[in-house]
Amino acid sequence: MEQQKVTIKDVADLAGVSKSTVSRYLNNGYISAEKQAKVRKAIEQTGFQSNFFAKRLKTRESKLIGIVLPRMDSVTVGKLLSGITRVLEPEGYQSILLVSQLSSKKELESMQKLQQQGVDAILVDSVGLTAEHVRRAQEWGLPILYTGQKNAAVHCLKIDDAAAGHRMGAYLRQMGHKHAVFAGVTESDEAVGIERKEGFIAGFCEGRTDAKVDFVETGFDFLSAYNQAAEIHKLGSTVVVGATDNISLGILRYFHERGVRVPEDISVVGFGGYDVGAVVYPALTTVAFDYELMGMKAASYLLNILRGGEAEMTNLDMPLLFVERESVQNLMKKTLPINSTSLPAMM
Amino acid sequence: MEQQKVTIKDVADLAGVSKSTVSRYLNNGYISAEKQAKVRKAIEQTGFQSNFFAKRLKTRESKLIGIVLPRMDSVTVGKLLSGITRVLEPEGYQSILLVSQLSSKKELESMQKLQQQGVDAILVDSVGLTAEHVRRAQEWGLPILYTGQKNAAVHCLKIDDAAAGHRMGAYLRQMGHKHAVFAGVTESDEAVGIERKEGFIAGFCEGRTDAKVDFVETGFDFLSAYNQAAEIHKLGSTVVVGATDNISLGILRYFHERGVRVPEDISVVGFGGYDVGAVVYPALTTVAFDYELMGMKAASYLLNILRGGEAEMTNLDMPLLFVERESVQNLMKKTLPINSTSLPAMM
DNA sequence: CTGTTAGCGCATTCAG
DNA sequence: CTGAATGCGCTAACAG
Repeated sequence: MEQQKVTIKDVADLAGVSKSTVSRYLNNGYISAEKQAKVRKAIEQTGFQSNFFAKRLKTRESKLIGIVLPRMDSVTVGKLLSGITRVLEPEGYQSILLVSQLSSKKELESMQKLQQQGVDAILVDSVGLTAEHVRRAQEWGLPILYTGQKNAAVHCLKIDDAAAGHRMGAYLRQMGHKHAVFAGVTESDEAVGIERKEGFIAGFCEGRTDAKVDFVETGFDFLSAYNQAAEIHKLGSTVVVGATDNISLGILRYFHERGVRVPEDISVVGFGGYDVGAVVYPALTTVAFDYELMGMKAASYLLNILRGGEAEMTNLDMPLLFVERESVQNLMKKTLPINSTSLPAMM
Repeated sequence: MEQQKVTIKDVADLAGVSKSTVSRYLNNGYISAEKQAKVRKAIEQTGFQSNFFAKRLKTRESKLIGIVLPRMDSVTVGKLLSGITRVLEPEGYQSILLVSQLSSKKELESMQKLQQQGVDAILVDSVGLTAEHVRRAQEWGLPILYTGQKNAAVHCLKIDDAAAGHRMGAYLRQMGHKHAVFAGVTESDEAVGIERKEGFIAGFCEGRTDAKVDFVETGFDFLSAYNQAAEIHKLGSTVVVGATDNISLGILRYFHERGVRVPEDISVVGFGGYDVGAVVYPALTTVAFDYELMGMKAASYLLNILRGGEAEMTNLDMPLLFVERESVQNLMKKTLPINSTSLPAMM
């Protein structure tokens, strides 16, 4: 139980120099080659490790980035974290994680804790930006970046849900579909619940009046989607659009059980580009988001400010990737030439 | 940019008391109701927040738990973290995360960083326990718990892979299968690559000599499993056992493409109990592990030691849950009465 | 109950 | 280049 016994003073004594000299050695200060060797040796012998807290108390830098996540056990969050870590780690920064449990209130509380804790910056994968979120971004003296939701008053990094929805809508329109059911989540999630849906409707109906989109609300998980599937099916559309791939997967399962063939009898599409979408049958046509890239961009942004750079986001548009697979039937007489498998979407 | 300007002294001055009184107020020390009110007011007015580092420098406690994970973007890791957070958070502890990228060496490096950083305890979801891991657990003055792998010399928390394998083997034996292909991962992963497989073979062959198990190596992902599927199929077994559900999913996809019916033509099972296993068709029969529970247990263990409790693990056996779904055919003449859907496995 | 007095371990002036 | 001195902000004896 002898954790942090040896201090900079012990090293100094052993090396026969002053504490300041050791400190200089540690921080690239000027020091003669001779003493340098002595100090190095003393450090090795004692196994000295500088005290993190004492150091931070002086330097006012923690090398810690606070991250607030809505939940831990989700594929998207995992990818996001993966991206963040990838750029933060090489720079000597570490992340400290807090979970908001999809609550905007807990989100704020977590930010408070992190700030008090002295993190150098905060990244929040938000479920809803309030006035308080904005206030903090402005008043607190540290860089804050929000992802997942958008608000003009603060710095955000977000998938362009409207564009994603629009793209999918346009695709289905080109495939000759006229009646879709959008299986989506609550509108309290502005990004997924509203933007994505509205975008879809716009893209789907664009330039015609004979298109129709019905809406059925589900949760984010397989099961709640599965449970709504009967109602969705009753609507008699030619395609059902899951607001997330998980929703689509639940619906696919239902159709399978009922002997409804996809895409022969009905088409199904999703959003997200989860890996599993490729192994189910039929493989799911979807708009894929690169959450890992998003994590990397977010971390880079923060790092840039921390280095004294300006807070401007040069390119915070997240690219979309349309992934055409097997779950959509082409209703047009003559098959349109569609660029196959996956085409980068520039919006 | 006025982050941490107000100190305990400012509060003291404003309230007309001494710094110690304020400190006592903050730490549940005795203080008169009168001054208590004054201090509270002063704190509100100034918006005082105690300096994390100064506090920790004194108390020698960080309230930080270091966590080393093999990767971030995996379902199991997500669940694990979810469980850890659930018990740590209410106790005022926070987690700081490092990623080992499946490298035992990086694992050690990460532990080093965390220790130097002054975390109160370390949790490592290890990919392989070396002598150095053992040494640290003994010599470092802080609680260390390893999960994912086992070593008698240190405290570990692990799924009983041998038991899980055995259980699956026994089940398939009872279902009348005599020839299985085990699609597994490299043996460098002792837990999954060896224990799980050996356990399966033992359970499958138990009490008979006409059973046969072939082995084909794959990676952990859908694709590598999918790529090995042809070879696996050629072996002509009645059942293929994926070392993880992901592997099984990749194989299921291959069979679907080839028109091989599951379970009519061949049975497929997995390990893990991932949610998606329930929505694919046929739904995958599997042995489920409760990683979230594992995370909770791990955190509780650490917390217990931190509170001065002894380092004994009262119950660190992780329960197994056998999930019988649709992907296995019963080859016996008369259908055996099997306790349906899912039965808790006491091993 | 409360104020005074000491440091925690380190980085950083400031004189040498 | 180097050592002595100072204090970061806070808690913990210590005497009132």
